[in-house]
Amino acid sequence: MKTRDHSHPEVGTGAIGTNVVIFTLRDRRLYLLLVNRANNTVQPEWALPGGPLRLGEDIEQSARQQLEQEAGVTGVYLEQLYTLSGGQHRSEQWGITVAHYALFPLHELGAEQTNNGDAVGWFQLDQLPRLRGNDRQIVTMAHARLAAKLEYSTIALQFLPEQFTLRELQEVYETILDQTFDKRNFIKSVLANNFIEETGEKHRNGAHRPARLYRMKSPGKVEFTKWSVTKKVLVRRAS
Amino acid sequence: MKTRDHSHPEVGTGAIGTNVVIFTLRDRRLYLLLVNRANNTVQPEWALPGGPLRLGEDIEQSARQQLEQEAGVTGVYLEQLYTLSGGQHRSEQWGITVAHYALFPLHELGAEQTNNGDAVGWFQLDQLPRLRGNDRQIVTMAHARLAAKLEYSTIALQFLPEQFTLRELQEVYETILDQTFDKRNFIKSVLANNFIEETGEKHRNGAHRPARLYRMKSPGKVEFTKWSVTKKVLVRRAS
DNA sequence: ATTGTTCGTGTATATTTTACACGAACAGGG
DNA sequence: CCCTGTTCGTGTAAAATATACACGAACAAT
Repeated sequence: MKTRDHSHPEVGTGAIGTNVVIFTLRDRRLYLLLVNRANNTVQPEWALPGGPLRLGEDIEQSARQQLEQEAGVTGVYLEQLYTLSGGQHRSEQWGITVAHYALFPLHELGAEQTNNGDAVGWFQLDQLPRLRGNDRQIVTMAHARLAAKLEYSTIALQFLPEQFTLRELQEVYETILDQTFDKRNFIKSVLANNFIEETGEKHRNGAHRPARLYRMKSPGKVEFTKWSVTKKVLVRRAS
Repeated sequence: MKTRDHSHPEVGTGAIGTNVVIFTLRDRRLYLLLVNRANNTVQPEWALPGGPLRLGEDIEQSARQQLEQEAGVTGVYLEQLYTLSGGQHRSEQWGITVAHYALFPLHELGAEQTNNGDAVGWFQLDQLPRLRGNDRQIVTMAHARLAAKLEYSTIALQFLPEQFTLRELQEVYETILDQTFDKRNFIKSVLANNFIEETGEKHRNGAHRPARLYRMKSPGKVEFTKWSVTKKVLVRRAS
């Protein structure tokens, strides 16, 4: 075990790739994007969008490139999740994958095909097909991280357009956490954190009272909240 | 940009290494281990312990190996932190580093020399020398993560021996968060979370009343707490 | 027995969280 | 224009949690 190379003390050689769990929200359901990797086989093989990290390339850049190539999205929230090593797949060589997750705003439509011809599809989180390698594990981590961040950050707003109603915001929380909240308490909690404000406009929707529209005070930024928006969940998670 | 390799869709080729921020606590100060990488130079060059990830090797295994080689520690708490890419150093080639942090219990003594002859030393967190590459950034992340985890997990116990006093536990919190707490409230908070219990034994220390000894109910495990041990900090962090 | 030190404890107040129901505003249809 | 169906918007009281705060108890040394 004395084979360490001191001229380049921190580096070995191997195969590196990046991965992204792209979440979106539609009809009170959490969806994510999968790519069919089985090129010409009958049996589809679904996997997370991802690709190799080229020499000299920045990790986040690489992940963003895949976001654009496979889902046609740019400028969305992206966060590194975890790095896994191992045989990615039965027939594949060993390598490591830097997993990410991204939030795709629900108001933008998703492409059904990648830029390079792979078949892609949006799958409901709780109805995923069999995934390749440890992609399933990555999805679970991504969901857990996202759910945790709802508690103490403004990340939920990344799913919403510039103007949104409080109900829409509440639905983001309820969908991701798979839980319902009391409307009055939810609003109180959100407003207490003081990161959104009324726009003055209203949102007409149907044969009922229109909802007020709100906007983020610091658009684009994801900040920490002073108080947990969903304290109940914090406790439950720990039990 | 259509050069993606579909036979190995997730992997590129590059240089991979792992890194560990090894924390320990002594005299109410947070220390971490650094290695002098300047082999024969006059000018020391301090860096985090780390090394290459060999082909086929598991990431965590690699980090644990460095823990053992450079600090002689085994079986401690280790957690992956973040993966960074870029030129590790001026003269070095591009590569990626999977950064970790580890907690070294204060009661075990630290070696002053690695197994392979590098000079090593424990440095106080707030008195670090200039570090190589982005190691400084990694240290900052590690400290932030550790501090955050004190709030909602039992990670602090990883610094303590099997039996410990409540004051010792409180000092762990105070040192890492750089803050003091009211003794009575701290104890209430810790006991409410219900993850430690009295051993019945006492700890004689000097010419004063001896302190009761406690132990973890689930030794070795790091669990989520029901309530924040230090709620005040949660709020402050967000402001 | 006195001194110096750390240990161990309780209560009152403030803050935060939770539970809970009904009138208001609109569109559509008769 | 009135009625109906629907979602919007709001307040208060009780429970849980967090905070502030001080003094006698237990020991070792002298």
